[in-house]
Amino acid sequence: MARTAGSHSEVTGPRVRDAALRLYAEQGYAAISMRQLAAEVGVQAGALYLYASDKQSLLFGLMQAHLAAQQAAWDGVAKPAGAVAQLEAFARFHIGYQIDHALAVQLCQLERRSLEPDNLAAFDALLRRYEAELQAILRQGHGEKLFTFADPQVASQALMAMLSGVGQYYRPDGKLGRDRFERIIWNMARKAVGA
Amino acid sequence: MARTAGSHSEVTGPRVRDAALRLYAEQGYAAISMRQLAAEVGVQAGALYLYASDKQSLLFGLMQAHLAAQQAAWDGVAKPAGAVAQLEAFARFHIGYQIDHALAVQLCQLERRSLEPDNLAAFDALLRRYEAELQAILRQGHGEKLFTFADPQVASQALMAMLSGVGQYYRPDGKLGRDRFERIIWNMARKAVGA
DNA sequence: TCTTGAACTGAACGTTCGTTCAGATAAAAC
DNA sequence: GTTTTATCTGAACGAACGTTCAGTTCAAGA
Repeated sequence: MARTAGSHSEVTGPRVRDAALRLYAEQGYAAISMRQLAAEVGVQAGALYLYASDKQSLLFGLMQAHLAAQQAAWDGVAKPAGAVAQLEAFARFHIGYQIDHALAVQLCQLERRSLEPDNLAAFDALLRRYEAELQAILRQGHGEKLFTFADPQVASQALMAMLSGVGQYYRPDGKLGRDRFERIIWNMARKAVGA
Repeated sequence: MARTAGSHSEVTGPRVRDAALRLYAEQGYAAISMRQLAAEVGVQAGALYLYASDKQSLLFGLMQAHLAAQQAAWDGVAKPAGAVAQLEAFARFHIGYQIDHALAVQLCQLERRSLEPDNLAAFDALLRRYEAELQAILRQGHGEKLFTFADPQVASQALMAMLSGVGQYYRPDGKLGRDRFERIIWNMARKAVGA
């Protein structure tokens, strides 16, 4: 038999991407076969090729879409005046985004090495652009003597590591509410750079 | 032909582990086949089974050995008096260890999900024990009002994320010397917890 | 010099991999 | 009611997978 009643491309396509995001993030791109992915969607392996030209482009599509969406979301945030306020805006945005898109974040953190050269270059370009947002804020505040760190480059990377790690341990059902958690992390970030 | 002149188990064994550490860390456990690993060592795939019972135990051996060695190294560090001094000792030790064992660190960060259930439980037990060292220092300092964070658990995880990220961007050949780099990160960590 | 045994090869085992495609099916169009 | 077409099946392709093992080689002990 073929084509179950009510099945459509508009339904199956997102289901393929959702399942791929979850399985790749949780078990790893190389560890998940096209047949496993198809079974998760409830379809045969061959049907996946109606929605992706091959396995690699399925991965790259997910990773690129996440970084692009994150960048667009940040672009849409109103930027306050002053480096400290901008840092707070970025930190709170970033923390929230890591929590709300934990699977995609994990995918991008763990599967960078699974990208083929051309895709890796495109991915890194997006990543550098986003990280440059934090760097610019830190450099501005550093120039205005609002921050106390010695090296903006290192400070930016260290701060990004702290802010990006939240998705690995924050649990929405934990004792800490989301606002309170966000505030705690932001306070640590603020103090780390001497603001 | 078989057994090249001068070849020995004592030489090949470490070479297998070294190659596995590098390939698994750089390209991923699931992405590296036993034949690729064997080729890197300069041996046929079957010979690997003289040094590991199977692929999974080769991975687990590397990850467990790293965490055990890290714990042993920390246990060997003289502990100064006072929570702040202890935090500095831990931070400096941890930063240095991440830099000196960047490949093994990366392996443990990226391949946790590749461990089978029993191995994962053993790995997590070692990891929790090590992370408890930082937590204990933070809790002590928190009790003595030496630190200013609100939640020791969150502070510990956020700090660990910052300290563990260094191996991903620190380059020994960069403009920053190692001591200077270590000091910059330690200063950020210190200020982050309000010490 | 001969024997022994550790170290390794090379081929094979059954399974699974990513990918392709002719054919089947059901919803949509007429 | 018939035709069309998007959607999916099921089988197949060659290649690669982890693992095993009988046989080959060479250093060391007798």
